[in-house]
Amino acid sequence: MFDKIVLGFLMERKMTGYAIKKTMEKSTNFFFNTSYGNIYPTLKKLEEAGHLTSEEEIKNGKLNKSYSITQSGKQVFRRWLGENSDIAMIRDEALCRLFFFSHLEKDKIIDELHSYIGRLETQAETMTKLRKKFQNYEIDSWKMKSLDFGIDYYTYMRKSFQKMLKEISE
Amino acid sequence: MFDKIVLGFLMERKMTGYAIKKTMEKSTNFFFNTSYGNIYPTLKKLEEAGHLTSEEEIKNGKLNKSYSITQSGKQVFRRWLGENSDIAMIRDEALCRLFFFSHLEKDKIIDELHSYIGRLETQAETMTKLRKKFQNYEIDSWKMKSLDFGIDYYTYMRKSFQKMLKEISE
DNA sequence: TTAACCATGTAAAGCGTTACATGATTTC
DNA sequence: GAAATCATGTAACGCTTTACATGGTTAA
Repeated sequence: MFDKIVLGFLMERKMTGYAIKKTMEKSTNFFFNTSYGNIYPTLKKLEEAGHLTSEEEIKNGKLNKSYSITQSGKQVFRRWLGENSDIAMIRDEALCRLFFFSHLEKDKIIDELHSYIGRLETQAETMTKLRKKFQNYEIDSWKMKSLDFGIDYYTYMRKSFQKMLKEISE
Repeated sequence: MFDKIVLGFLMERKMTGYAIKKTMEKSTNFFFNTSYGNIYPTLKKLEEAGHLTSEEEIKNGKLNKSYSITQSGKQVFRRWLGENSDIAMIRDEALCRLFFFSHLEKDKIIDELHSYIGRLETQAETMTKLRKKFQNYEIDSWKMKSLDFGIDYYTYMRKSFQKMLKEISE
């Protein structure tokens, strides 16, 4: 799936591997992110498959290798975009722990729920700030909807865990 | 993390690899599941590390290899249980697609949202049925809470996507 | 009798992260 | 002059799935 996301970013403009990584950190980080050790080999493979072309340029004394998407790349991306998505497993470590909380002392459960709620709050706040920044740029409505989804999602998660904390504190 | 979940199941009673897999399918499937190709080697490693002991028995002509958790295994599990959980990335394929929906035709977007909403509904229904079954057994309250969390989660997701569908249909 | 289920395991392959390696420029 | 950032890449490792391999029992 990661290769499709790379293609997705390149649908808009040509980019370097570094730029893709940095853009991800500032936009898809809450639902998707990856390492350089994944990005560069993926770009190489996509180029070998004919879905990308690259051009090298020296900018400020540094090598800049920009990738552009080809017609076949666009086709592959659009086909993927129209496919049905599988229901995702939640795969949340906090939820895994929760399942086994009968083996943990009550005060430790309360501590853990507290700190997790705090981090969920921070996450929603960080994303709200990001949203404000994005409003100044012309950002497409689906990207904005994704971000809003993320903010609502973490807010919902926070409320769910707060409800549980309240239940057991009583 | 998977090894901790195996230990978690064995905290309650001794089990075979097969039983762990089947129990997962019926309880943690919505947030965690795995393959036999992961379970059996994990059990082997945990035994080698001294966190489990095994006993073999022939039952109905079939080999049954049951694993029991040791004191060191319990210690490892409890330490993990008390650790802080990282905020999970959403990593939902549907959300990844949504982010790039500006590249998809409106009617195809509507189709995809429709089918995804349907599958989210089915998921919540399946889990609600599971919950009813569980009520007949003495299931501990945290396992029940996890299941309830899952039902609410998929209901929330369905509503979020329905809201989006409504917004663009107008 | 045959399909489904019980039951255990290995090997190969895929996917992704972390660590390593390098070196220039820019900012403090 | 040091630290941060820009920029590209490889190699080793780890985790997990899929496919393969085997063989008994139970229910339709």
